[in-house]
Amino acid sequence: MQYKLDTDSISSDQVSESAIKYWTSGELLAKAKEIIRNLLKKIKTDQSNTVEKTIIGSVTGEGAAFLSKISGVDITKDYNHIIDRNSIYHVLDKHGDAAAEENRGQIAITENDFELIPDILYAPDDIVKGKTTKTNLETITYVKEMTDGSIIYLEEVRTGKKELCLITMRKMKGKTGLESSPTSRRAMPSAETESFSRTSETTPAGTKLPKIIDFDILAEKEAEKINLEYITIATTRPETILGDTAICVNPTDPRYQHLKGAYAFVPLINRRVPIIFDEYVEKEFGTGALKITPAHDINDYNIGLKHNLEVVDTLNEDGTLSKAAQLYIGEDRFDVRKKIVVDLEKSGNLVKIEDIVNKNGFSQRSHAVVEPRISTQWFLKMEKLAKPALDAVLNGDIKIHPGDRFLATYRHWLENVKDWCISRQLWWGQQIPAWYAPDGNLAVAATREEAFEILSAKDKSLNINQIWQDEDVLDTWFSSWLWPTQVFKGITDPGNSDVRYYHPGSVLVTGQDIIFFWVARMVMASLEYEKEIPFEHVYFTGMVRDHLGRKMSKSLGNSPDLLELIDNYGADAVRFGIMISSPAGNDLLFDENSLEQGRNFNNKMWNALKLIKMWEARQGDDMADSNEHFATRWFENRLNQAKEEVEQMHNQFRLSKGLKTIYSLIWDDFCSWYLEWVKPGFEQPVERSVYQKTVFFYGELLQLLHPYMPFITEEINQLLKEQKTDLCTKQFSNIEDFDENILAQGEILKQAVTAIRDARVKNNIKPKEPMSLFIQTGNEGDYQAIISILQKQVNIDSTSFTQENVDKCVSILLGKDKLFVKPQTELDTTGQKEQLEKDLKHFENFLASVMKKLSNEKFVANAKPEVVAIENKKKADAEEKIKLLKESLDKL
RNA sequence: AGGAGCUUAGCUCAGUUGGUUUAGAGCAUCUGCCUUACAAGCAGAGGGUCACUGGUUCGACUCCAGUAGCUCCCA
Repeated sequence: MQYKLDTDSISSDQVSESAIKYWTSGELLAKAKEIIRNLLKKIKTDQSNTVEKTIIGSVTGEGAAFLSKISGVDITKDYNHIIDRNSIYHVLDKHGDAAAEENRGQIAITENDFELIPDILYAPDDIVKGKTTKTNLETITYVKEMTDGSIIYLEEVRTGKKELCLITMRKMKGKTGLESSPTSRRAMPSAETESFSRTSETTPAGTKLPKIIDFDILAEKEAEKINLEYITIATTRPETILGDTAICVNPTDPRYQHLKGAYAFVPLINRRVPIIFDEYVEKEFGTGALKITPAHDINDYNIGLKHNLEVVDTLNEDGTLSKAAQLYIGEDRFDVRKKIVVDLEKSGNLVKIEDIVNKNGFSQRSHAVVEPRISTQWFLKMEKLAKPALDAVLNGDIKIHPGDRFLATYRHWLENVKDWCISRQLWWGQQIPAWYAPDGNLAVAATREEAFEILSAKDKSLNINQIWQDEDVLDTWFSSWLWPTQVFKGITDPGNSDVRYYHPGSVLVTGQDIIFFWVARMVMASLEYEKEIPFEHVYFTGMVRDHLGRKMSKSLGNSPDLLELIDNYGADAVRFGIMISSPAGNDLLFDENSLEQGRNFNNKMWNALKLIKMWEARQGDDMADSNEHFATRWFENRLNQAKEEVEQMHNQFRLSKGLKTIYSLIWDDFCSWYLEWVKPGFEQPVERSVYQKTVFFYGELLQLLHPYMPFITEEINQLLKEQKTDLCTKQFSNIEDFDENILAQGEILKQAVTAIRDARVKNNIKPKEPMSLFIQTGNEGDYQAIISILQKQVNIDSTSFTQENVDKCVSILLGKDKLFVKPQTELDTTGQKEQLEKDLKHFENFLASVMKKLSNEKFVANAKPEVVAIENKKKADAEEKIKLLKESLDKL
């Protein structure tokens, strides 16, 4: 630590106001800022990630947010090289693979760098939650004991927005404690624990390599009290031997067969403990012998129950050793961990020390190491509840989307369901309605009075003031699972009209991360209390992550500000951006590019409206057989086709695909093609029927899009023409059949337009220069239908059909048809030749691949006849095209 | 330790029973256009041995197994 502390103010063990010195904007803060800025600068510029630069610590999410705040640089956003726990974990594992680091945009930080970051940010020893004040600020105090014995306090004030800001840094001397250990591993909400590889020595950062300590235990055979033996076990937490009540070996392990019925003495305290045999122990792992500490490991606890072992709790809640430990009473667990090694060596029980890496649970908030302790918790038996909930999904009553993707997860969890621990050691929430009497009796009841009634029946002398309620609160999910039912009072007022009307619902939309916590349990609750499923479909949305793939989190500060995004892009564009890039169930890496796409789409739709409104006052009489009639017929069919596609996608809950289809329908088919086809010439009138159909089409498109982009569609729909209903209440119209023939003609038209435009570009023919068109085809009818639109679109002044090849033309291959376009000016053939040769090459390669298949006798013999027919058709088509291309080349 | 999933163009992702005119879109890049709704646009172009290895098959991006990397869940 670099901070020099004012030792004068360190006076007594008592925390007193006078001992507090405020550093609001003093040297300490200035120094910290400087250090952090230098570090960030170094991280940003340093490109050399070498093996020597090994990580030794981490910055927490809160620390990162703090660093951002204090340095004025958003390190979670502006830096490619992020210091976060993942990168450190990665480096620890990979031991500094420079290339891999570079790929991931991460960088290793040296030990020296890390010492510069205030320790308090890294691992406070204690965390004290302060009061909530009038202004609704929650104060959290971090405590860190420095090497010189002084203590640093860091106060964090969280506003309603959970914004982190530093108001004071002050130091004082006083009583400090470790993170109070959770009373049981099971009781610790897993969401608040994080575990990651770190050294087995769980002392704070800066210590050296981990150790594994083996020691001997004196063994004594009950039968023959003569032979003295030792049994060796390995442990990473040697101080817990004081709580050992057995040694366990595998019953089939030949090494220990002779120890049946034997006892051993725990070193230092000489507690006599049995040697038990249980298959839980893996023979291959360690020495094959395992010390059993029921009070401090849930697995050991279960073995203890099985073998009737004593439970010796050697830890106090503050992490110091209790009287039951017999030795080192009142000393800190980490200090004892070191001391006991020395003492074991002195007593001759230490065999060797090895380095290993193991995993520890860490409290998310304080980063103190979680020490498992055994305590009483409330559990809900799940077995009977799980079966119906599993069946409901397996037999299809409840359908999970997307597909079977999460079905496997759901199934696996329910098939291996464990009893639900509903106790939480938190200071908020609904207190567990269980009451205890001094004699150990217990009652579950709604109120103290009811509980007293039950308890006093057993003990007449009991006074109501003598009973107390369980201090723990219920898991928050314990109320959530009742949601589908109890939100309509289905449990407290069974069968009431609301619950009968609203239960079951149709679709649950939620995230896949709470598939067990909530979804499965809601199914259980509804089946239990309502005897029916709570909903028919479950749709899992993707999880929004940042551009580095990290979860959005308040503490990391990587969540985008939605209101700001809406200001910048518009609400519909934000909706569009999220939905277009979130295929069902897949994670979505948030990227503002997709919002931009949404904004552009909005703009496109406004412009389409502008164009149509320009026509409103320019309507003219219908002409007998104008080209526009093909356009309206075509779009009507295309619209029905697309509506059908969209409906299918919605039925399958493929929302992003549905949106993509509509997007392309509006932008490409409607704006790029249809509107261009019906667009009248400069200052020309538009036919009345065409105008009306166009307005109708646009209205239909807006309605299709409305669920995705509700605001702009409603707005444009109202501006388009006077409406009797709003889109949000309007029912979708029926989907009509569509004519494949007209759609196919539309495709020919699109392709012809594209090909002729392309020919102009490739041959340097100006768009304004009119050309003549000659068509060589077996289907003149298809072209008759589209010819006038085609002429207008690509500036053709005359069209004729021909059987021959035409000279001085650009020839275009369109399917099996051939188009010849003739410019007025002399044609430069070099570009055309290049293109033809390229095409020829392509088709020759294609033909070769087809021939390879067809010349394979096994293919012809085994493949389905229709598949062979397709290949034959491909062959014929390719040969035809090659022939035509060669002809064209010869002409040049 | 176990479970689930992912890996396709520079980026984000489509690709529905194995054969669909030798893999598609948006963004980004490059080229040409201020063409009378739209430069937040229009017309084009380049870019992929579908993570790797093996297997099944006449045929694999697609099915199976293994490997590697990544992610999540539960310990």
